[in-house]
Amino acid sequence: MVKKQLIMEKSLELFAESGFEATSIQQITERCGISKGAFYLHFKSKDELIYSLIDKFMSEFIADIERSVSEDKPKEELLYNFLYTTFGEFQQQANFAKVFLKEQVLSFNKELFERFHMYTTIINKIIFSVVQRQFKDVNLNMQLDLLFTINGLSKGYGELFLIDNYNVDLDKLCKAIVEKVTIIAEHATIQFITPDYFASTNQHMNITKEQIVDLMIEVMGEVEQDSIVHESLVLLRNHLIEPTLSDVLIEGLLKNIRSSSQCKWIAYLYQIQLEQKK
Amino acid sequence: MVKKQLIMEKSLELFAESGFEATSIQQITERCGISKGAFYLHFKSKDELIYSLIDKFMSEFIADIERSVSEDKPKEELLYNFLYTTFGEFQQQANFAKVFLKEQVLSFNKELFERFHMYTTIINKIIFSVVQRQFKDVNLNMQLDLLFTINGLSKGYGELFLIDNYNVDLDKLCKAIVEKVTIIAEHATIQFITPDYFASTNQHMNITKEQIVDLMIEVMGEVEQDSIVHESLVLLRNHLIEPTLSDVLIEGLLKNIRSSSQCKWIAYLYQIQLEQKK
DNA sequence: TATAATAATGACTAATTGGTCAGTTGTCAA
DNA sequence: TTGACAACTGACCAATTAGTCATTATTATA
Repeated sequence: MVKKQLIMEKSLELFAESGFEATSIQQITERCGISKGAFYLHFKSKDELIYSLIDKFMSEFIADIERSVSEDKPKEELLYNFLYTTFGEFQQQANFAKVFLKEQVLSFNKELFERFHMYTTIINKIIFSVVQRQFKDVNLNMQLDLLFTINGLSKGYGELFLIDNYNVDLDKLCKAIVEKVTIIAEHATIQFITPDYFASTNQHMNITKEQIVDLMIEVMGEVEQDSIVHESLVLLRNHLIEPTLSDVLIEGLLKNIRSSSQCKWIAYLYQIQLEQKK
Repeated sequence: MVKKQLIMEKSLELFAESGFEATSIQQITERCGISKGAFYLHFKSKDELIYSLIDKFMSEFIADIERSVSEDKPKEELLYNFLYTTFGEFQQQANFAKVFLKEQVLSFNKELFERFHMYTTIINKIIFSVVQRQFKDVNLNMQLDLLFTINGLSKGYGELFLIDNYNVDLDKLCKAIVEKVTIIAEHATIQFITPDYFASTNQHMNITKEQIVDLMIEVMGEVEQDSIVHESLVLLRNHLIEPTLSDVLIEGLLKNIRSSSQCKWIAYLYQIQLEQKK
């Protein structure tokens, strides 16, 4: 399994240097010092490699920021914590950050696009929960504007990290952004974003039950037999084909599989599917 | 010449759909209903096509925003004008905007990257001149932070334009951003950006005199003989090989060639070259 | 040491790429 | 009608791509 790690590391380097599409499997195997065949022992395709990379890094990243803004943290430090963790990760995983930034803006591969969409949706939800707690006196629509403001400022200042060797004082950067957001929360009056925006972002997911079942069967082959994750997948699959279980049971099963990074994606699609059914 | 137009339009469509690298010349010629050979009558290579597209759209775009924030405009409307023109163009040239956003973030092709770098530098200079005029009481370092704030908010809210069919009230959007920037200009105290950042952004240009001369000779072949642009190019080229003219004369000649969209890029490189010499 | 199982190889395929160029077509003026 | 010139064509080329698979090397077990 150590070779799989090697492939992921080296390919990430190459993707950061020249982009995903422009990097060939030849190049990856050469840099790893392995043969082409060995690559396909670990990944079914080039696409699967990038999905693995994204899932691995993003689920770690999300776990980190979730921890940094958890319920027990002081309310007035939430935004600072979020930013500090985000930029810290950004700095540490510079290669992944580059790939993410590049491919995320507009990913033309549909599956890739939807994966990115999921992760940004999750992150947006986290930011919004931060806003709701730290700026709870602000009204809903302005909270949505704060979400956009935070996203925007992060992107604007985030560019500094793309300059090699430019040393950023993380603490000061985060304080500068927190100050700006706080000032806007206190003084701004024009609310631009309305909740229907969020309704519109989730609509362009059009995935069939069959596609999800296929995905589940695929992952079931990779997951340890008789584990909680595996059994949960079986039950969820059966429920999708022939609904038998109550909402609360499904909720628990989804929590079960979300503990595996390979399944986060499935859990997300599954939930959307259920919501559409209603 | 009408066929060249056709190629540029259709290829832009395709680039917006699938990205520059993923679009083949086959696809372009098919959509245009022309042969492969015909393509190469108008463009020396695939790269030259994208350079043309970028130069065409960006020089028009920059001319537009320069007009919208010119000296004669009321100081308190400058930022609004800039945003309104920017987003308006964004909406109108949705295809180009998509390509620009996608390729701009991190362009792995060196020449492409430097071209984008030039245009974003020019735009940053325009934004900064807006800030200096509209927020002239703010101190220099905070003005730099305002530049980052404007860029960030534009990026954050700009995402709304990437959702198809999402109708944006341009006027309200611009007012919402102007209000936020104004509030920050009045209340913010933490200054993060320092002028040395801008010094560092211009350093990673490493272009030789010979490369610039080659570029100039190339463009001289495409430009009308005996025109002001052509003669200016000749004089500038001679000066680069064997300096004879005074700074002020060079300044004027550069202004001459900047009137041609094909030469903006050359003028930019030329100026950097001269600055490095000193 | 012999056997079975697993890991790894790299020549191979079929498809696609950007780019070329000998040849065809269309359009003028003479 | 002729001939000159430009516009245009598409078969062709060498290089590269993702992915396959018969073969070989390595390791573990008996």
